[in-house]
Amino acid sequence: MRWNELSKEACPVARGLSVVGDRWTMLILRDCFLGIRRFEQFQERLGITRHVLADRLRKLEAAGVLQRERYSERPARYEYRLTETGKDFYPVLLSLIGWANRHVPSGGPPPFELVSRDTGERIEPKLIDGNTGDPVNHRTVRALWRDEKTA
Amino acid sequence: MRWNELSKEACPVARGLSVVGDRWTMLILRDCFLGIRRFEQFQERLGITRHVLADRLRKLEAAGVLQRERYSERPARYEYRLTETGKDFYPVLLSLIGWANRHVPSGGPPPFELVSRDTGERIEPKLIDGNTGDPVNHRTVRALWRDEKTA
DNA sequence: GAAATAAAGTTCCTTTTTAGAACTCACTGT
DNA sequence: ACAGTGAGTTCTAAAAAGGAACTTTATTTC
Repeated sequence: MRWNELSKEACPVARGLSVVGDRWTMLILRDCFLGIRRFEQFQERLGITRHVLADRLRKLEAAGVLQRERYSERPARYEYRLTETGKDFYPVLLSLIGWANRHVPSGGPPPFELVSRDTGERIEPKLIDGNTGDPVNHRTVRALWRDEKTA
Repeated sequence: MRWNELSKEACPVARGLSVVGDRWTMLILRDCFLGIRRFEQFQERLGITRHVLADRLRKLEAAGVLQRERYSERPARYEYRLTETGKDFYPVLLSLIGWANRHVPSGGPPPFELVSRDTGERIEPKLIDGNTGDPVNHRTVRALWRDEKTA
């Protein structure tokens, strides 16, 4: 299978990854959440090649994750902002951050920590079932197949 | 920057992605959670080339996400199972599934749904702060920088 | 007991993607 | 007029992925 055929898959993991699953894309989104909006800033912070950056920004815009906004007429200059779809990606990043902090050894202290905007207290993201409040993990959840074709 | 220099970054997003952030890796993990354990099965379900699959399995093992277990002596045959580190990745996949279901249009009904092992009821994963129980998202959480160097 | 099948890779070659650097284009400020 | 800024594009080389065939150690079928 080719990577770009992924978006046609029925599985939500595959569809999600067809948007954010290639190299750099999630790092671009991380920077968006840290307030980065402009091409030069992304490029400098990430060390990504300009070529690839332009491509990823285009794709994220096409997917409705980022929105391109003109911030200067003449010369026309654009910046990139998270759409609601993009902002809704935050929980995925937070889950990933949690996992990495628990399991991928770091070379030093993390450059930022997550605090409540409200109280300033450190937060510890945790996944629960919105209906029951029970914790959700591989022990409590089961994948129920709809039809037996592979996902 | 080169992709393989990512693991040296201090940012947990970068470190996490240094393990799971390339093409195919998260799809392999998805299949692991669906019970797949063997090379041939991964290869057939994913349509990944054998070459790349072997490489990814090796890397996941090296990262402590999968464990290689001999299931046949003579001929020596191995299968791959999630370690505790691997199992703990489940919330990341669930978050991604939620996002994709909300925002990436699908070509049909999803091939599986997530139910409680306990009650059989559909579950709706939601991220909260483990300390306060408050919902966690881009509006309620702030990244607090430790030092101002880029992440 | 020879031939086909199986499972987990490896090898080889081609195509696609990424890295790295330089260049363009439309201005602005000095 | 000349350097600088910002968002890209273009070019070439290197790295990674796709695709198919091959290897190795057995087991099953004719």
